Amino acid sequence: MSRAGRDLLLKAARGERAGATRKRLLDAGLKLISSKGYLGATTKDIAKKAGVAELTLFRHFSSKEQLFQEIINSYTFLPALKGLMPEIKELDYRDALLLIAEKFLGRLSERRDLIRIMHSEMHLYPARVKDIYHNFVGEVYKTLASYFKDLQDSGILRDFDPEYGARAFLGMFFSYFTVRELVLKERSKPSDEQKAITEFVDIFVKGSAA
Amino acid sequence: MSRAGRDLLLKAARGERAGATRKRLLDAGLKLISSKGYLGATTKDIAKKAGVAELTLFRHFSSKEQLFQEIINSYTFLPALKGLMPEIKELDYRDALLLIAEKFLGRLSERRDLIRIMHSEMHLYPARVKDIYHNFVGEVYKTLASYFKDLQDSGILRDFDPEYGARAFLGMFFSYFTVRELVLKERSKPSDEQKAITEFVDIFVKGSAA
DNA sequence: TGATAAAGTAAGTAATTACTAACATTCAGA
DNA sequence: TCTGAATGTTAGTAATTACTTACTTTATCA
Repeated sequence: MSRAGRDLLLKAARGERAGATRKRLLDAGLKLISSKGYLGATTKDIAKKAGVAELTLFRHFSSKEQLFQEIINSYTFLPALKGLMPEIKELDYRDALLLIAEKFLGRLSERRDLIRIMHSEMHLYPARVKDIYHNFVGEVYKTLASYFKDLQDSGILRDFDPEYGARAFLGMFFSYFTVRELVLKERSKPSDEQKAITEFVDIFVKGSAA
Repeated sequence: MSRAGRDLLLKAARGERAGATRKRLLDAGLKLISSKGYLGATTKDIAKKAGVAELTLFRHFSSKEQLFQEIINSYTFLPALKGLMPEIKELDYRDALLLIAEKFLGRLSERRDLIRIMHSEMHLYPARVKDIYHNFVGEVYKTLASYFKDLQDSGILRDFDPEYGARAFLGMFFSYFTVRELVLKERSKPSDEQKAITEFVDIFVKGSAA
């Protein structure tokens, strides 16, 4: 093993503690900002929740705002619907939409903290809010519109604007999630969510079929 | 004119200036809290925007929180969809839904500040957020579900859960409004909104008809 | 003009917050 | 054990915020 190689390994080992601390700060920041808002979540509380001294927070991030930016950067990316398309194309139309709805709601749930931040911080950080939105919904929406277009080209769906159709479809579930999860804060039973999925999908399927 | 009568008139005249000041404070509070959030909107800024001294704000409201509560109380109530039902019942199903969608989006627009507050303050004031939601959407949702039930009973609509149907329908437009207006902050052209209305309504009509 | 309600100016209080400085301690690896 | 990175404790700074006090001015009406 070369000397340069050993130095690299040494650095990596030394950096692990700092990396774990940084991760804890990002997690704690996400949780508290999502539950109290950016202004309501103090650096003192975030540090406490992360189990570190407040000064350590400022050793890792030059400011509260930079912590916030890193939180958004770290948690926004999500696996793409695109990767699911091969599987979806094997299903009949109704089953495909059931799967898409289920996956979409699942993704929203996984990232409920970020969705909450998206809603609460639109006045303070409009640009970041747009980023969150586009990272989440923008790609799904485009992929879905493209899927509708394909099905229209093969005569399975009637003629409607695929982009507006995608917007309507995702909007039903996005609204369902937002109202249930963020506004009313009711953890719905799986059976309620399942019913919403089938009812909404059935309306959409019948409304879009050729 | 009796002495008691004259005293009442005198009081009314004297109170008019205070009433106007109070109204200006409520208006300014609504605007600033909706654009900066509750914590981000300072009493100093609100008073300034209302054109009064900060002390005057505290003469009218015992605290910032009480001002906020009065803002919610003052602006939440809206004319009911119920009052439109006679007119809606005279229309055929598609036209009725077009009208409902249009009115619903119009109402959301009229109260965009309050909807924005509903989204941004859910962590600080969950109970008030629920109030806003129920005052806005709750009544519309119930009236619409009832309308669907009636149409099912007379065989015009197929068998689906009317409450979930109402949720899906309103959800499409609620989501459309939220994303356009609050997240992306794009003032859409009337033609874009009109297209969304017709596309969404058509999907729903075809998906719910018998 | 006098009386009173409503509002203004100026100054201040107490608490909080993001952030910093100085010194000390802990942890990990050789 | 030594070294250096990472972190902790203590204390503090400067600014901000909701709210208050004291005195003054303005507006309205009879």
